[in-house]
Amino acid sequence: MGKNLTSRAEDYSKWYNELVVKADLAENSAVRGCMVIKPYGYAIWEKMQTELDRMFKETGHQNAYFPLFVPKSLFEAEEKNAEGFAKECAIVTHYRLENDPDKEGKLRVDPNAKLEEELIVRPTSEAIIWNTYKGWIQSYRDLPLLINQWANVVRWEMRTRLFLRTAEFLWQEGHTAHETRQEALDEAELMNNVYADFAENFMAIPVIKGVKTESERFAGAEETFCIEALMQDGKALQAGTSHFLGQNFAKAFDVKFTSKEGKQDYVWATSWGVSTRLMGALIMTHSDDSGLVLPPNLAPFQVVIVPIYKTDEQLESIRELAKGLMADFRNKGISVKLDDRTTHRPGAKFAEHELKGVPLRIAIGPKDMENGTVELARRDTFEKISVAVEDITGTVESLLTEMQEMLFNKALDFRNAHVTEVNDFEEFKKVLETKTGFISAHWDGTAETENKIKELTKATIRCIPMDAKEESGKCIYTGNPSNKRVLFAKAY
RNA sequence: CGGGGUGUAGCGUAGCCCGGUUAUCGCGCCGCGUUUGGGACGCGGAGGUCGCAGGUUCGAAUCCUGCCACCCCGACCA
Repeated sequence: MGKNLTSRAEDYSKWYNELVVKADLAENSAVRGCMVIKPYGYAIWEKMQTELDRMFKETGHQNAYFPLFVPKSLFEAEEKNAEGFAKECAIVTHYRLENDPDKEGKLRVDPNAKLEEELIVRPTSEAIIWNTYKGWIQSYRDLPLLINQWANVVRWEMRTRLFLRTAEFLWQEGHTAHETRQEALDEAELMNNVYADFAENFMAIPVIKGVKTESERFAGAEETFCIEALMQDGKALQAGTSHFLGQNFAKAFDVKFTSKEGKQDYVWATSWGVSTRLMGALIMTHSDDSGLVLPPNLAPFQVVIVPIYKTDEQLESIRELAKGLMADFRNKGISVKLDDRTTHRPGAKFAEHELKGVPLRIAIGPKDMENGTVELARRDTFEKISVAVEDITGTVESLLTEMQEMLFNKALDFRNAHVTEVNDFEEFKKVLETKTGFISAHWDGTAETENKIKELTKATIRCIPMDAKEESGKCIYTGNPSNKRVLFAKAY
């Protein structure tokens, strides 16, 4: 295990890849830019899915599923969206292989099996979904239509990064249709708030809610809401987006409804998504030199029990005690695992569970059996305490709650300490290089200035915060007037 | 796709410049024994198309050519 993970946090390859592989979360697959999510990593994703799904349903959404393939003619219907994704599409052109007459035992694409129309492997599903919605919506009585899909999508990026930008990734994408502009706008903002709530309260990742500038906006959207998080190396990560699509897709796919007044109008749309990238955010927000640190809400198991013993009899009696404790934990809704492998020594188990980020470890040895205690160790602070057996369930229950909060507060303190207000460009560059993090600065509102700053510093406008206060100032670069600060950062 | 780098056992590596026994070491793996309150130790053992294909040579992990894969930087992006 490599030492000083966080001190090398600026080095993505050595820190992130190593940690992920050793903690058994994921690995690169044989397919270029794709990722194999291993069981322990997938268990974390399942936790996230379960909670998000609950939140979506609480806000009135239903799940559905749409095809992986998008016929090219549908894909190109909404021009801006198509243009935005055109450069990163995987395309199906044939449907059959045949034996290669020139190479024994090899196959080749059957040239006679060319598709009439190419199929795009969805990079996002607006096109195929809106083409379907056309048949579902006739009247205002059919609205709003609030649907979410759990799916994989493919984006053939030139450069990939495990978790953060894989060629194929898992996500959810919500696609909704509404009667009015305002209702759709409200929906887009609502779902961005749901994401922020999820990130902060479930994943313990503090985020800044905002809207994207025009040049950072989703292709085909009129407004993009987003949540932006700050990683330990001082780089920003877009953790989720929610788009107000106006009537662009309704017009492109001719989705009209008859209003109460009997008038025909195009519906108003939103789409919103978060992906397995959130697992990257999780890792890079909380991990330390010993490996992952999982907020209790996300841990596949929150408590691991490690017996320490010399004889088989000792092991057996510890197992008996552990079984009782486990039943108590489960009654309280605490997930627990007994690591009674006889093939590994306790120290090795301690290290392994720290690497995997298990929030709490209970060690039970002969001394404990004598004294009626157990040793309780927490992953975030490494603090160890001796707890009486009869108190352990209550102690664990309150510690899990406390750790969830502490992890969030620690990340929040770090984030807040890395938001810097800057008023001149020299200082802007200096803060970017030395202190890193978000920079709150005035901007004249033009794409030209935004691009120029990006060219000069590699920093982009991450968002215009929702809570940005009115304040007259001068653009950091041009000196032109500005009425609010925006957030700049170098980003993943 | 441009620039740079790396490919040797499951993982990490030495050897390559300067060609020459049976390809080095550590971790991991298997067996036996002793161990077990922070990553155990001893002894024994298994595991290799040296990325792939050509070439030079008596002889290639090592030299040459081509290709492939991966990593980093850039453009692109959730």
